[in-house]
Parts: sequence; C-alpha cells; structure tokens
Amino acid sequence: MSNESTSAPNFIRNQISEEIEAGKVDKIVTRFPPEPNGFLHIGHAKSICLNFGLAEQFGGDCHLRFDDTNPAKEEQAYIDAIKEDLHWMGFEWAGDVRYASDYFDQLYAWAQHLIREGKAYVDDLSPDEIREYRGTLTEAGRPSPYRERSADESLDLLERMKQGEFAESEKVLRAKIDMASPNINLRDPILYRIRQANHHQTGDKWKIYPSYDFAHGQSDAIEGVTHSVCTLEFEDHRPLYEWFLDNLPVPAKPRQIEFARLNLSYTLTSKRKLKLLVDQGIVDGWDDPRLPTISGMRRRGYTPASLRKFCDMIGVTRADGGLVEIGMLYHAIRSDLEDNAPRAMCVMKPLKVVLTNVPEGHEEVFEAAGHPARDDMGTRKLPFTREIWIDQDDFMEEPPKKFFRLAPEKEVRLRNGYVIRCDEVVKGADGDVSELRCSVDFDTLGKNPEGRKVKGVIHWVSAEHGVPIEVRQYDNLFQVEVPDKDKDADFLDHLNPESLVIVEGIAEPSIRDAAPEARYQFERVGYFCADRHACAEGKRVFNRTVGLKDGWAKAQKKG
RNA sequence: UGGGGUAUCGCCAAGUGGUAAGGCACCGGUUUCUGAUACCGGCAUUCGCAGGUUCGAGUCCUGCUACCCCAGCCA
Repeated sequence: MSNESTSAPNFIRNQISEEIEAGKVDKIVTRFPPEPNGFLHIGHAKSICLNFGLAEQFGGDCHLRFDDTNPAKEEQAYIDAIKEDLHWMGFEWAGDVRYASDYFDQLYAWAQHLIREGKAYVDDLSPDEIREYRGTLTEAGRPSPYRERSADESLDLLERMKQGEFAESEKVLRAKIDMASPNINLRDPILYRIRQANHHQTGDKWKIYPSYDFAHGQSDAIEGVTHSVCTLEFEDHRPLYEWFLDNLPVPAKPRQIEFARLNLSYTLTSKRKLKLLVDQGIVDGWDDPRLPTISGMRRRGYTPASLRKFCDMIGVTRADGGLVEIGMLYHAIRSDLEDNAPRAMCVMKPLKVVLTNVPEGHEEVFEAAGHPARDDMGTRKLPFTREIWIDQDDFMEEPPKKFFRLAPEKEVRLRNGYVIRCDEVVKGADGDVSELRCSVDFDTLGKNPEGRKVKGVIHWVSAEHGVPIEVRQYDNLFQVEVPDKDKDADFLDHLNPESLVIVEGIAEPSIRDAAPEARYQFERVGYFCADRHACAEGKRVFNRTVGLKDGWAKAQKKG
C-alpha cells in the first residue's frame, strides 16, 4: 500500500516540534477515542490521520480507546466495524485496544476522592430541576439544595447508586465548582448518572456510568497520553478537563488541543443523521457507497491512500465554519487510481455496430496494455468480431462541430483496434437508432491511416465476448452543498433522486474474474470497483467510484 | 444581550515585523489510440472592516463587523 506520509505541517505538529526541541517531551502519546455508537466517517478519517500521523512522525504511540461511557447507545458491532476501518486505513494502534470502561474502578475511586475533598456531591434534583438551576447563557445558576450535604452522606449515596438502589435520573454525582461561572461546563457538571443498561464490555457490573468529562481526561492521564487532540466544540470543556487533572491524584497531565472538524460539501457527517438514513432504509446500510462512512467509501472504491491524501490536502487548523469542496475528495481518488488502476473497456448504454467487411465468424485478438504507463500491469486480450457494442453517447446522427466520435460518413478509432467508418444508420420502428453498419480500415491497427487524421477514439466491446455486468452509478446523496444548513427544514428533502442509477453494461472479458474490491478504470468513463459483497456472491457488480473528468461535457455546457 | 473561538484568492491552506507558499477549481496552450492523464503558462499590489504604532504590518495595538461553538443525566 502506498504510504504517502507527506503530511503537511500544521499548528499542532509545529507545537509538538517546539516542545520536543525544548525538551518538554521526549515521546509523545496520542489517542483516537471513538464512541462505538455508529460507523466512522470521513471526519473521523481526518482525526485518525492526525492522531496516528503525529505518533508516526514523532516516533510516538497512538492508542485506540473506545469512549464507552454510555451503554444505552453503544454496541459491540460498532466496535468491530471501527477496528476493521482502522486496519483498512493502514493504521496500527499501540498495545491492546483500550476502553474507558477499563478505568471504571479507578474513576469511581477518584469520584470518592473528590467527595471526601468536598469537591463533589450527590444531587437529588430531577433533570428538569437541574436544567432550571443551571441558569442560562446570560444568567448565573443557583446552587442545588443538596450541594452542601455531607461527604459521608454523598459517599453512601454514591455507593448505593452504584449498587442499583435508585432509578435512572433519581440521583447524579456532581462536581462542586461554580454555579455562577460564565462557562456553563463549570456549573457543577455531572460526573456520574444512573443507567440500567447492560454494558457491552462490563456487563451488569455497573449501574452508574461516568460522563464524558469525568472519564476522558483521566483516561488520557492513566494512559500517559501527552497530547489529547479533539475538535473545537470541546474547547469550552478544556477548563473542566484541567480542573479534574488538577484536583485528582492523576499520574500525568495531558494537554487538550482542539482543531476544526471537517465539513464536506454535498455530504453529512453527523452520526445521528447517518444513522437515521441507515435505520430508515434510505441507504443500504452503514457501508452504502453513497455514505461518507469509511466503510461506505471503501465499498465505493476509495483507497486508503486516497483518504490519507485527502486529509493531507485539507490540512488541520482552528478555522471553523469552512466547507471543503467534494471535488477535492474526487481529485484524491482520481489521482491514485489514475496511477494504479488497470484499464478495461465497458459499454454503459449499448448500441450495436455491425462491421460489414468483417466476415461472419471472424475473430482476432488484440493485445492491449493493462495500464498505458505501467508495464508491470501486463496486457489483456481483446477479442474482435463482426458485431460489437459501442456506447450510445459515442454516436450522433447530427453531430455538432468538433464532435470527434462516430456520425454518418465519419470515422473513429476503436480503442486498441481499427479505425471504422459509419456507412449506414439503421432505425427501428420507433425511429430510434437501433444499429450502425460500419466498415473497417484494416490498415490502421497500431498506426494512423494514410492521408487523414482520425481524432476520435471510442471504447467498444465484442458482442460475442462481452460480459454483462451490473453497473451502479453513484452520485452525491444530496443535491445541495450543505444538506442540513436550514435547521428548520428536513435534510431528507435534499436527497438526490439520482444518487444511484443502475445500468446493465457490457464489459470486455478481462474483468470476468475480477476479485471483490478490484478497481478498474473503464476507459473514457470512470473508475469502478467490484462490489465487495455482490462479487463475493459470484455476481458481477461494479460500483462507480468517480467519473473521469469530462472536458467534452464541460465544453458543451459553455456552449 | 454571558462565555469561548475564527477571519489570507471561488474552496482548502502556508505565513510568528521585512515586503503574500502550495493544493483544488478555473482559464489559455502543448502532447495524446482515454475529449482522461502528463506537461507549460495564467490566476490575491493584497490578507473581514476602520483607525493607530513602526523606516517597514497579513503579522503589534485599538475599535468595529461577520461567522462557529456552549444552557444533554450525549460524546
């Protein structure tokens, strides 16, 4: 696998470089901390490349730690999928897979420590009351009436919460910080809440679960994480993150650094919304090729290298509110596949061509390069017969100027074969063109015809030897750049009705034994990937990863 | 209207007081048995706006403006 660790410098990398030069750290430790409540998407890929990339660049470690503090939303299946995505991306985490739940005992002891220090208390307020007491963005909150209850009582209550003596929402453990803080996260944040759910890692051992804030920083400290990189929305949590580290006997003091999350045009990167698309059956599972999930992009035909390249291209900053054009992603995969995908020909909308001066039963085989610039990809055999298929788009009865394809009385080259001339257009009862009768210039194989130049080259497939395949032509799932821009509207209204168009194509025989996930460039059309599920079942299904750039279409548009 | 952030080409993004990198897109041109690729050239007198400091400011100061995040017992 190509390992383009070009990785452009960014502010985090620069900062770490300085720390290392100043001797503040010798070995860095980062971590990728997904919650197993959904599949990883392109936004996670950015974080993955950053965290694993940093460890790679500085000779440090990157841990994989599942942030599994909310059993109500998490599942083992997501854990398995996330691990597979990471492996596929080409990253190895240091040591075993870790879980925040590995530290539940320590976290509990630290909660008790805080209570004894008079810095935490069990609160009996209801969720509604807690919200009410918290105040608003502009008004200070009020202390809970339970705020000053004794440490002994809180300790006892917390233990009983843990034993399952209370119902969900009956009690919570809160830190005692500052109800008047302008930073709402410091208004006595919740440390533990009661959850009756069975936990995918700890089973029924616990009835209380730590909040993200109470678990994350301490887990980082336990693991010796030096740089805890997260997204901008956690910036307001940093004072709290540090408050815990400063008020608990933790073994280390990691630093939280925030960067801007990725916004990609025409796509959604909200786990909640992606899950809705999956649950409502709007797409074919979490790995639907139209989804920006890592597994979806994999199925679509993206390569790990292309995803890494894309992440390098977009960079890492603290500038938020931006929107990366999806065209950048397309460029990343095209440039990879241009270099690495073998070529083949496939006709998408077949139009029959009878080559009148080729005898019935005649057969010859052309040898074509597997890749025009890579000898290591060998050659493929192209059987040539009297009847062939070409694409309907490559013929026009009344062509505009500069239409370098087939038209009545015009010549065109069959890719890797002869130049042919269109002598006759046959129409069906409906008036549509049903067949073309052409003649071959046999003196044009591997050389230009005498005295004239034939500019156009079109792809074709022998009618006798062509292999029927199902082609799934994927396009953006949404029709607008920011599907969820309008908070009052339903993002489903912007679904693209043509995000998937299935067509029966006919491909050259060389793709007959394509392995699942084999990628090809269907010449003059685009890049395609053998569907890993369908092909594993013996079907021949190809997903369009991305089309080739189309200068002709662009020129037409301009008029 | 509280707090925390961010503003450099259509998009992403370098730049940390010395006279605006790069990529994507776009526009020309060359090559081409993929209207693809490759290659060559063009593409910010200007860094949200207005003042100020300085010999010199995208970089420092002041004041505006716009946008993003925060009132889950989600992460």
